[in-house]
Amino acid sequence: MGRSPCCDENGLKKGPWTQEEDEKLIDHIEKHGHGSWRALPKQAGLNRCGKSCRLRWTNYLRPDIKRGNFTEEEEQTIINLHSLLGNKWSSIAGNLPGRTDNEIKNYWNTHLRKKLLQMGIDPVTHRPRTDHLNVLAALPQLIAAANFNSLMNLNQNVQFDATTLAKAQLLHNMIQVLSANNNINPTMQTNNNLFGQSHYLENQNLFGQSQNFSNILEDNHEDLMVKSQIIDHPFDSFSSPIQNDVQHDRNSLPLLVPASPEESKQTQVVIKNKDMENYHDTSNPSSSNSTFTQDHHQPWCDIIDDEASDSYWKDIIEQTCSEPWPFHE
DNA sequence: AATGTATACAACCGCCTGGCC
DNA sequence: AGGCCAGGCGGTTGTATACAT
Repeated sequence: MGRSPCCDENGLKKGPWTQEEDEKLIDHIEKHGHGSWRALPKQAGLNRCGKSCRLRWTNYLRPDIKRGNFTEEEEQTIINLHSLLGNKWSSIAGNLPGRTDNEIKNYWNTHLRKKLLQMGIDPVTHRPRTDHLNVLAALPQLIAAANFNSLMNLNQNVQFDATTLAKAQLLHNMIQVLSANNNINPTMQTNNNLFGQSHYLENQNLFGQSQNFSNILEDNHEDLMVKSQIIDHPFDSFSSPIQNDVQHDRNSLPLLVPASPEESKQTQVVIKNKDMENYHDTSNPSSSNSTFTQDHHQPWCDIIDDEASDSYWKDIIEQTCSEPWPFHE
């Protein structure tokens, strides 16, 4: 169709808004509503295009906009939803009242993306980064980030040391990378599809908080239907959602969660989402509309101790395992 | 103190979609 | 059916500020 840009008229102001312009825009919208955005600038006495006015209003001036730093809970929500939806900023914003898609997008690009990279997690796939050097090099930053996070964390629900979590996450990542490289882990193959990312869906939390995102998604997305029976139990942070349809063979990655049966509550998630179709691994027919279950959790620290023959790895593992584990009582 | 560089985020650009005629 | 328009969306850019040298 070839429509022309709305802002190509000569003489219209661009760039940062002045306080006077803001006041004019707010005053006009409070009195008359925005009506037609194209007609608004003239009516409000603004030398701007309608689109610029709309963006200024929706991203900055709207009275219900929440200003200030993102909370850790908001961060976690963004990370979880991004793992499910990708760069669907408006959909993500729909789950964060008072936050705009633009703000979330900026925050992702400037903060969260780097945070994930530092932790050895690919911010696009939300899987561990696949080059070993990066994973190993991430250790100092990872621990530093975790310590920082510990300092910043005011959430009283956090029951254990964030450094321990960071170490556990790193080790988990490394093992996954090794397993993937050996190309003998069916779980990793499955992880290439949507559901490999949905470990966030089931309480995946980099910072040790728990959250049921299935409910959020179900409640807030018209195009997203997530039926979940997830029972909220904290610190399933490292569990993979795709474990139990696949026999737990010795090459699959054990779970970083408690082994006690009473804590291993069945999880069943059915996802049908047009946004998610992009994530489906077309080579996997089951991924287009899938049900997966989880009812088996196994602490992997013990198993690793038996299987790690290399002394270097054993040292790391032993050091990590000597720390209190993030297993709640 | 001056300059260079990195970071954060507001704002813009261009494309897409859906509604209306 | 096709053109036009308004609004939405995601990617990118521009600019102010912070920090390093």
